[in-house]
Amino acid sequence: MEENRKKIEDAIRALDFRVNEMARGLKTNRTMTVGVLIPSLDKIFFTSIISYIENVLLQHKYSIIVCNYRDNLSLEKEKLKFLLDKMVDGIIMVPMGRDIEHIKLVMEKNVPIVLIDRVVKGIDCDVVLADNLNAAYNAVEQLIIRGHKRIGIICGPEDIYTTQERLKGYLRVHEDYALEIDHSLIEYGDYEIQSGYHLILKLMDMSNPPTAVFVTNYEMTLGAIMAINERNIRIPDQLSLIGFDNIQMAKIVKPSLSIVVQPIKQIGETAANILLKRMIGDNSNFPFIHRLKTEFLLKDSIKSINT
Amino acid sequence: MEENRKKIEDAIRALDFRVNEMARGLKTNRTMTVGVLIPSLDKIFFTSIISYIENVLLQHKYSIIVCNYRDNLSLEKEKLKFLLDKMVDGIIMVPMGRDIEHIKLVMEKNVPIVLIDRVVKGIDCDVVLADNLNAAYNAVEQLIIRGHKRIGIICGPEDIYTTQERLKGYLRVHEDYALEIDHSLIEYGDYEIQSGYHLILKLMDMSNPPTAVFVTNYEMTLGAIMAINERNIRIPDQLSLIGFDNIQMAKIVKPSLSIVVQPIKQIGETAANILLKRMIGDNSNFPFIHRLKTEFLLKDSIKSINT
DNA sequence: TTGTAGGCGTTATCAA
DNA sequence: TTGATAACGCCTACAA
Repeated sequence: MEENRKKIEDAIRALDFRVNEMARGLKTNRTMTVGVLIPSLDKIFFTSIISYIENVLLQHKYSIIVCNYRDNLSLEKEKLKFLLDKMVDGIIMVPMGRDIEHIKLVMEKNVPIVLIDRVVKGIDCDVVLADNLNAAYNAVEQLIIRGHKRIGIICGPEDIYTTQERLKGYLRVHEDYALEIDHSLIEYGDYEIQSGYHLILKLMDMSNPPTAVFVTNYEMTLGAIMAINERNIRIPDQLSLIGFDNIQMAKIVKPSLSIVVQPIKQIGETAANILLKRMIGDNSNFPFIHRLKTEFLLKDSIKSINT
Repeated sequence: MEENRKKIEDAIRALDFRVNEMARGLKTNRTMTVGVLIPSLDKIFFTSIISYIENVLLQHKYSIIVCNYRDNLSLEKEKLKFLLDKMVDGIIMVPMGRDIEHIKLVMEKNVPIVLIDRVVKGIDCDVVLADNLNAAYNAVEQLIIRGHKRIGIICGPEDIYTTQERLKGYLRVHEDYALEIDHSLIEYGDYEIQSGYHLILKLMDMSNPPTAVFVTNYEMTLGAIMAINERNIRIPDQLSLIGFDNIQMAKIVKPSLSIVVQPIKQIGETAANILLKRMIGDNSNFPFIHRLKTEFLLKDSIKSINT
């Protein structure tokens, strides 16, 4: 008996037999495929998340179809439709946030979907993101505690959820400490290197420049550091700086950079696990917003001001 | 007649009818899916290429399954096998290069495969890559022409194809100009930020440091610049520098950085187009190595030395 | 030209 | 428990 089973298994291996996923799918209506849709394939924050998603889903025999929409709303719609055409069993996406009809369509078709990084109003849907508001709150609070009163912030695009949340944190902590807000210290960029470069200089060129600046994503932090080095702006004597997202970079820069670290691994894995759960029909706690805690790394780029 | 046709088409649209890819695939033995396998999802060079691959293939109704192997040989094999299990119609991959058995297996199964960025010995296979050798040759030549004699190079890992090619270019141009090679000027890193940071400092800390350094990928260039800025090494007075790959960065840095630019868009699109060709059974010119020309951007980071 | 039946490889159902 | 059979949706070949 046992011997036979072994023989059969050997034969299966020898013949390199494997199930035909398509025939199976035709019968079961499952493709064992998950669509992943992100704004851009050259933002390391998104692609890193994908690597963790891939890691989890692969273990469950799911493959991921990756699409990006180049920060373009109509492309976002198009690619989402493409994924539906491909009959993916589920979708993980970072929505642009401007429109929701295409996302609603997915939900109407009962294709499980998990949103990442951004909450979208008007949709009841699982979401996984970092607690951007408190991340910003805590970061800026560290500056306030050390006596800073004129704190600049370099935000992302005004209509993106993460921008709004991070700015809210900035505003709220000012309110809680009864600090007046100078709106000329609030700059909106586009989450690209250039923005960080130009906006930090714009802030420093003010007649009354900030004593500290909080930069709210990785690419802009990179740009800001480049500008700071070129101008020989001394960190932290002349300017205290808080960056975002990349631990490696924070370690390399001197003085070491204080940064907000998003739980990238956890975001990816959580999103994948929720989706797996939904795909097997477990709809407990739906919809659930996983607001994951960020970490703040306090390093040498912040100076205490004597008041 | 015409009216009927229109009515039918309207009905199709209204009912939101679409072909079942799985049923079709079961019959045609095609999944309309392409596997893309890269070393790492957090190297922007690879992910950018993917975005162009995606762009081309999507237009032909192909979706891409993205996998990464985290610079790990056994993971590379595992994921390649996974893609075969998924019955992808074709594969585009950046091979590690240490082993070829798994790639041979793909070819034996007659699944079209296109390699990117790295040539692998012992395999007859379409390859798309940048002309790394001449890229390095031309870059270093610009330094030599301007009187530099002690030129450092920061390479990638010793066993990676691109490392070897770029180093060959460095060595060959030295030979052609009858310049002696000081092997202490040749450093091997790992294509990560830290390498660039540490190795540029190691070079500059030599008793007889180079007057120019060529850094051979984006991440290491980033690290090198950070180190240079921290140390206040003056570019180009104290050191001439040539970086790699990222035009944005080159523009932002002051003085503007001379760089080697790989034709990322072309690499991705070419690979996708060759694969499309192979997948429809067109095996003309097989195997073909597309060695695409790089561009050299001459900027302010290079100084002429009077001799 | 138009229409219809059979089969792709799997799973699910039902009968033995 | 086991084994035969229909059905999934599309494509293709062949018949009308």
